[in-house]
Amino acid sequence: MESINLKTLAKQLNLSISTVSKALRDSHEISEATKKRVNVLAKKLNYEPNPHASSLRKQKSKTIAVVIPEIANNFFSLAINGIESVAQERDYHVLIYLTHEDYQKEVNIIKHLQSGRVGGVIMSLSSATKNFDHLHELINHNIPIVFFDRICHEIETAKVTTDDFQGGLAATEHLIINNCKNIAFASISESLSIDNKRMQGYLEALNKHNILPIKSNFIKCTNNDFNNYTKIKKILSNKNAPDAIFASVEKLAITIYEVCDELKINISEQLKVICFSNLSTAHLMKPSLSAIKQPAFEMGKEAASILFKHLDKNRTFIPNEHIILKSTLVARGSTLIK
Amino acid sequence: MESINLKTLAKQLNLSISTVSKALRDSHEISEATKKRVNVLAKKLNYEPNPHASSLRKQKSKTIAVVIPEIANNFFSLAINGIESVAQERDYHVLIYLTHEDYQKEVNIIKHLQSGRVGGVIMSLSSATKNFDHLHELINHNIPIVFFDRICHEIETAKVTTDDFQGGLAATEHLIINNCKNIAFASISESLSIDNKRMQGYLEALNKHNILPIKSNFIKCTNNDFNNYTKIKKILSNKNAPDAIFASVEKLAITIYEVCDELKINISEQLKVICFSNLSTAHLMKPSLSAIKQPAFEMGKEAASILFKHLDKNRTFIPNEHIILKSTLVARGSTLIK
DNA sequence: ATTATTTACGAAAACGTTGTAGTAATTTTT
DNA sequence: AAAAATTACTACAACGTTTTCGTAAATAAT
Repeated sequence: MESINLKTLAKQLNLSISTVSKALRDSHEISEATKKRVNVLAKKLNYEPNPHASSLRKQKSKTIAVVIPEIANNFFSLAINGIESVAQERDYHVLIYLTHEDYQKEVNIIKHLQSGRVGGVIMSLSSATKNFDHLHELINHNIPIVFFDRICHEIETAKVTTDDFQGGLAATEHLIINNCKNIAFASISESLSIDNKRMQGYLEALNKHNILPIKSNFIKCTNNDFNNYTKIKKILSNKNAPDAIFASVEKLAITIYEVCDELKINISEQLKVICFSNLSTAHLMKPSLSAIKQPAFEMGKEAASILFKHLDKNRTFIPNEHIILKSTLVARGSTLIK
Repeated sequence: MESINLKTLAKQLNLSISTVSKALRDSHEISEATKKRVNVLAKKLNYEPNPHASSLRKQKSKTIAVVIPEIANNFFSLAINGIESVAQERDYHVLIYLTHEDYQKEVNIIKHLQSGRVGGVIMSLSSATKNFDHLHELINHNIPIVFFDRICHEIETAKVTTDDFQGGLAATEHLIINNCKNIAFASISESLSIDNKRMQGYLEALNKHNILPIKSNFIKCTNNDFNNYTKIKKILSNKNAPDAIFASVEKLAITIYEVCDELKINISEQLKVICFSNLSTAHLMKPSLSAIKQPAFEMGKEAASILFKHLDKNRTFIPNEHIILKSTLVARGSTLIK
């Protein structure tokens, strides 16, 4: 009921509060004998230091914020898994904030974090974010940000991504090699780093194989599933519909599958599909989905490790650094001719 | 850089710290004129109150912990989505902790939370948890817990689940109606509330249709995917293999699909499969997966709403209450005869 | 005109921790 | 044997809020 704190311990041990505090923190000022006494009682009474008092006094907290667009998404939940795994190991705590791809929500969340609630932030940009003032301001408040996947080039800090250009290139070349002549590229935003890099890879592949990019083959989707569905349906109903789509993100591939279901389009025979994805059921789909698989868990781990390393050393500024992890192309039924 | 606090505001306005504090909290003790002055400056300087100081002084924080077994799981990530949505609305903050189905990790996490870091906890039990002392102790520290899905009957508080018994009954009856004679039940634990309830539904369905349960039809899986795979493979290789499996959780269904892939077992013709699942690709699988779909997002929302309601009113004890939401059976290819 | 009440503010004490500065007692150095 | 250094502790001030208690001045009631 009544929480037990340093005062309680001190009273029971006939010691001062400072002595108890120092004993618990294994200070050299305290004799081994008293340290033992203190630790024994602390364990016995299940003492847990008050994190608010500690954070207030030390002006920093062992807590970070993870700010991401959504969580019901295999990539992001795996990344959180990675972040949490190193947080648990290092005794850090993880706050989750979702922007739902909404710029204003992202701004509000970041603004709140100026309060000093967290020591640092790991984030992936919302697809709607084009202005980065809120992020600069946060950094001016000495709260470092590490980006992963959807990064912000404009801000000097650490960034963790996969080789998106290479992935886009590989995916597109894979389609070309499998005889596709009219390959479309579907993206969810025009500003996101991942969309741009993957598109550059797509363009490079076309260029390498002397294929001229066609304007109508850039399928500009948004965050609205329904609109994406109708847009894709319209495109696939067309007489000169593409014979392959390289989708920048998983959800678009799912929509494509759904459209093909409705239009009775045979994926792989009439239309090949590949996308960046971490779907755990990609190999069980009909047809199994070819994908560029990102090391999402490792990306989270890496981003968290970098952040914690700096926080532990009280380094509030993180110099530019770009960690690029490898993603792997897994060719499956959706891009192969039977 | 230098964070702005009440003292800064007070100095610039020639007011006392208390006055500024009260003005910001819209106290009746302060004149409208000064309130306006204070608020204008606060907004201008982007003042964000220090949450640690506030939490320390008020002895409570607008933060909750979500303790779940894993996050790379559609059900749990949807539930978090629901929790976060009402947290954002109510200005609460959400800490995430993963137990990875490990009892000791769960104990450690809960023990830490006695520190008062959070005002309350929303949780789903680890499959390895059979002793609840740590939970009782947390509640003795006046930190309320609301359970969802994998609940603890032994503790008096609010619990949010779906109608697991009904779901198990419906799933099993669905298989019986589709001509299955030898239905197995696959679970991941022997202690989890969900496994028990769903099994009771399974048994009730068998009983209702005068089918005697067979011991070999209880497939007791664990958290180890590889072991589950070999166990299921062995069972399905048997001469009197079941003609249907009702899996308690999604991951088991995926393993079943994989085994059938290897053994060239035609799902739906030779073996019907149904499970509790929130897979977003269930309808795109081969064959499409019949599932009991839980309202995961709503469950999260409901659990969070109950907790926040009590926290807002400083009610640290939550009386027994069992909210049961409806899940829906979606019949698809894996249980239908072509 | 005196007393009572209200209005609008300020002083100061918490909340539980950490860290600096101080101090007796003991030990080491000269 | 005196001076210096070390050991093992304690007192106390901070961190930024919130809140209780005062208190002058203005207003209202007698």
